[in-house]
Amino acid sequence: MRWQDIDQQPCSLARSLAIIGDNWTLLVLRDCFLGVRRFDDFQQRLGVTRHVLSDRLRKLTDGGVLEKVAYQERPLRHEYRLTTMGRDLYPVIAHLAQWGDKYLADEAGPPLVRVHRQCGEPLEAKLQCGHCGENVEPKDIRLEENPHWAGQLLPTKAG
Amino acid sequence: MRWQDIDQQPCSLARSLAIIGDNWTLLVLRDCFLGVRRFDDFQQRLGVTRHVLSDRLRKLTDGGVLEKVAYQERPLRHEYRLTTMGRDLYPVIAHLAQWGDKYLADEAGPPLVRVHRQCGEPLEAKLQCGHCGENVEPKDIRLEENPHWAGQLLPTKAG
DNA sequence: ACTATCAGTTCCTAATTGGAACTTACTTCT
DNA sequence: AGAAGTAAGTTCCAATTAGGAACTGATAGT
Repeated sequence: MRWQDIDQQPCSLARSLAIIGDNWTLLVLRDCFLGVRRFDDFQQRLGVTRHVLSDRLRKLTDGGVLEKVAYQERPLRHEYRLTTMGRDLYPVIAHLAQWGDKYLADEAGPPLVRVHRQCGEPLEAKLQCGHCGENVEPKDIRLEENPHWAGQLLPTKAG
Repeated sequence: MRWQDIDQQPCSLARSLAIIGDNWTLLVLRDCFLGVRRFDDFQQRLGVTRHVLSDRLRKLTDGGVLEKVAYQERPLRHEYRLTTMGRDLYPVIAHLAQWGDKYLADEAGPPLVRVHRQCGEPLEAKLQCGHCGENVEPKDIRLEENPHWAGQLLPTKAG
């Protein structure tokens, strides 16, 4: 199977990755959350080649994560802004960054600290169940298959 | 800059993506959380070519996300298991899957429902501040730069 | 007229991927 | 004993993608 066809699977994770799972794309989104909006700014900060950046921005725009907004006429220039759909990816970015802070930082410590404005403390991101409010770990989750794809998604014990 | 060099940046997100940001790698981890452990099972479920799978499993193992455990001798066979470091990626997977459920599902609805055992309700993942317990959105976060990399990480207003 | 800005596109070479077959070390079936 | 099966890779080749640098086009500033 080719990587470009993974969006044809029913799995929501596979479909998400079809939009944001390419090399460089999550780094583009990191910069979006830092306020970067323009092509050349992304290019200089990331060091990615211009045609790869062009391709990734197009995929993000087509996927609904970013929108292209004109910021001037004559000459016409566009910038890229996060949509609501894009801003909803913040928990993914926050947890990935926190994971890197925990396991991959060097002696100087994490390069950025995310301070929660409301309480003034460094964000300690937790996965919380919106229904009962408890923190959630992998073992706390039981998977239920949508009958529409019964038996096609979960591994069998046999392998 | 080449993709293989992004782990040399101080950014924790870049370093995380150096381990898990490759195409296919997050789908390998999805299957790990579903209980898949063996090479051929990953290969059949993902449809990825065997040498790409081999490369990704090696990167995950070298990165400390998975560990190779012998499950039989004669002939010697190994399986891949999540480490504690790997299980700590669960919030990333859960939020990505939920995002796909919300924006990318088709008429039949999300293919899998993650039920929180403790409360019996479908997990509604939230990003929570571990300090004050409030839900967190992008606008609630203020970034503080580690002085060691002062001025090198955040974009300037000038561009 | 000359230079700069910005958002790309084009060109070429080098690296990576997709697909299929092959390898190694056993075990089980006939 | 010989043939087929299992598991975890490795090897080979053609096709796609990425990296690097230069180029384009519309316009503004000097």
